[in-house]
Amino acid sequence: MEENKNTNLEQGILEAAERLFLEKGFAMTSTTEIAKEAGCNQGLVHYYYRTKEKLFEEVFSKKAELFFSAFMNVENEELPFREKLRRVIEVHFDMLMKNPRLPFLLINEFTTNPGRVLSVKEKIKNLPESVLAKMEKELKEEIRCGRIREIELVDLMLMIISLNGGLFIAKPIMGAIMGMGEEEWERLAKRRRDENVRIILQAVEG
Amino acid sequence: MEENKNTNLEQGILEAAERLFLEKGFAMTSTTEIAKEAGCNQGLVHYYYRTKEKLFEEVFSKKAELFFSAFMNVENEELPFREKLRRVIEVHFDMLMKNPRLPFLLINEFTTNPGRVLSVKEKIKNLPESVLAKMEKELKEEIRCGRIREIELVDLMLMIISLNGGLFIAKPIMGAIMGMGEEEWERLAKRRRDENVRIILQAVEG
DNA sequence: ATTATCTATAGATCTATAGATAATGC
DNA sequence: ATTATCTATAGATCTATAGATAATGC
Repeated sequence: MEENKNTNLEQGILEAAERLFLEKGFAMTSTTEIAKEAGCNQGLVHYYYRTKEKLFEEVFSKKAELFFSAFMNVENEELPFREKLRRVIEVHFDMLMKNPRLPFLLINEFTTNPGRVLSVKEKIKNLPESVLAKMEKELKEEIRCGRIREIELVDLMLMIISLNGGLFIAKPIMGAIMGMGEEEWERLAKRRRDENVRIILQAVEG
Repeated sequence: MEENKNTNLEQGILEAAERLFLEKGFAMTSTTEIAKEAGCNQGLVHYYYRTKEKLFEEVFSKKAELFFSAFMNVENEELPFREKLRRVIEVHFDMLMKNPRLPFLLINEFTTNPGRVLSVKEKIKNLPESVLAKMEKELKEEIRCGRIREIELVDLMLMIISLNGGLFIAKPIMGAIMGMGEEEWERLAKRRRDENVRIILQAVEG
């Protein structure tokens, strides 16, 4: 309990920050607000994390890693290419369902402050290095054997991320413009999970 | 020249605001910055547009309309469904090529401030009302005749927007994570234009 | 003693407006 | 006279820190 109490607020601030950064992005979230959400005074936010930037980076790098985790996790499973591809899409989609604001956070911060991102790159170097290389190799092999059509890895990943991410990114837009409600969106999401798999599998076929 | 001089700064401020809002979004752009970019003092921004919000809305509603214009423009052309669909995708894509920051602006503002968006809805009501209904009717007819598979209009539009928009949205991310440069991105974009058409046409087939 | 928490505040913005001055249209 | 432009500033943040006080670990 003491140990708990010790890390209590430090952790609480981190979690409050996570919620708010995901909701509104870096620029529109103030440390005052984070403190209020965490139930402490504003000074404490800086006591534990020194600057808003440092606090943000702690949240952000975890989230960025999470976004790409689907690709890394499935890559280690032993499955035929087509099944592996299906799994990647599904795992990625399910992760987004649990973290629906994640695409927004990534887009917002990579777009408005690419500089802040450089430090994050270090933490997700696993992806670019080992995993991407392995995926590329597998993809090339499939193409060589004529089991799928000629396609670049970056094109494939972009398709997955665009189709999966688009659903979550467009949610507020569809809500505002077409007046789409939560229930209707849920039904749409349910359809899209299978459809995205289908579309991508179809798209890599000869 | 006088007339020009008259609207000169008013227009100049609007254009400066447009550039900056597209670059950094509403929250991260200050009226001081807009004034500097427009080459006048900060007071003038408020003289012409009263509040930052009003100035933003002027920019935003134009841009939101532009984003959906592809759907409206092509809808009026007389073409068989499949050709019309191809045209929509291509016209939408080409518009994004000319306005690469547009998807970011829409996402950012619809997500962080859905309230501000309500006033915009008025201005793009053309889409929801006449055009969407017409598209829906055509789509239903194609399905009824068995020329394409069963699909909802919203699914189709989401696919188009996700695939086309994703390329532009992911640009800074790919730049930061994979170190993708401008030239490489251009080549990718060239491929994606045709691929997106192909994928979507394939996806609506039986 | 050390660490956690709070209060108070300096210094940097930033938005919006008031009031002065210059330019333009009758 | 009216409209455009500038300067100056009030008032509201917001971040980061300093210094006081309370809690905890020896």
